[in-house]
Amino acid sequence: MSQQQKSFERLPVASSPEQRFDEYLQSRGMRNTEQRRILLEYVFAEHEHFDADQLIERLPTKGEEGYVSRPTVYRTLAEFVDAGLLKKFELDGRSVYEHDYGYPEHDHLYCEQCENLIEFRSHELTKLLETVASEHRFRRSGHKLIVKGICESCQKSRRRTRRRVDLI
Amino acid sequence: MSQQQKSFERLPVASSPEQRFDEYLQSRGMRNTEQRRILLEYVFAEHEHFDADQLIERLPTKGEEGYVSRPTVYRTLAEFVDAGLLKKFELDGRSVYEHDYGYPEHDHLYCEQCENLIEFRSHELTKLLETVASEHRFRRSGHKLIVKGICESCQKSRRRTRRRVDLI
DNA sequence: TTGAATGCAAAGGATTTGCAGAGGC
DNA sequence: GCCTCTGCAAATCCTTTGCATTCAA
Repeated sequence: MSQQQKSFERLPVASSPEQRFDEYLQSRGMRNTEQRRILLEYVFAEHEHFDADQLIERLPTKGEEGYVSRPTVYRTLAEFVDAGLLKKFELDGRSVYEHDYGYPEHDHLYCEQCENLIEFRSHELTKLLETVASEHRFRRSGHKLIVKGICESCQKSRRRTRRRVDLI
Repeated sequence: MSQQQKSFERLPVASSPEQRFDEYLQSRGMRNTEQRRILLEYVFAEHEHFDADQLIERLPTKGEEGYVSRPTVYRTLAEFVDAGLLKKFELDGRSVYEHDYGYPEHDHLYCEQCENLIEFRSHELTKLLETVASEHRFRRSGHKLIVKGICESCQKSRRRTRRRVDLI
């Protein structure tokens, strides 16, 4: 599943994901295990959105060198989120992860045809949400926004079997 | 679970949810069953966000007059969404429903402490998303936005057991 | 009458958990 | 050596499905 997305510049960050995760582990008395190192490597090998299954597909299978069990994958992804390395959101009922550490804030366009996520950034959106929150005396900690529709290339390509689309 | 939300005026609509659903059923050769009538009544009895379980809790239980089975509840909620009566979105991995027909478009603030949803409307947001979409030549069909944080009343009340909160 | 809808039971998919053994520190 | 972490298996949660029966039109 290829990703159609702009390449974003990295933010200047003090340290690598590895370093940051080490600090996280240290500060909590957690251990730097083989499995955590493997997962960190695979997760940061490419800048893509992925779910647990997609990650597991890329990992060595049982019996091979570097195998990590499914429960450990789930547990470790949660740790990465907790450590601020990954961001997690829901899409069609499953959990999707993306890089957080070192990448600027952004939101997504989601093509309901090809199911690709397209990143975009909008400073105006941030300002707008700040305004809305303050009007409600709401202390904002973050947001999740997905704009659904059909991407440019799917509009161009011939309309295939029309998929049933949510009425919104 | 009480809802803290502004009362929104209803949009001027041509017909009641019942009438609209009848038309929907007619147009598809579907039948107006006892169960569908019961569910429509319960769903539109109050303007609240709810999930399948919360709805089922309010319904008569097995053996009582007016009981509707769980599979039928799920099937019928999907029909309501399809008919444009309800809108569906995901929150913490489960499906949440809210009135759509007769209510203006809006988005939500979600309090991570009391777990209430607070509605807000922003025309500027709509305009902004139109702009973003057109910049990407994206044909927008809708969006899902949830702003997370702490609501006014939870900020005032004494901080209880600090819940673990997503880093965003 | 006749096909659509219901309820039951059971399956499904994603994610989580209890626990005994393995392994960082 | 202690205590965390892992893998296994099984459980959990939410939702969907197959099928025989019921029922609206």
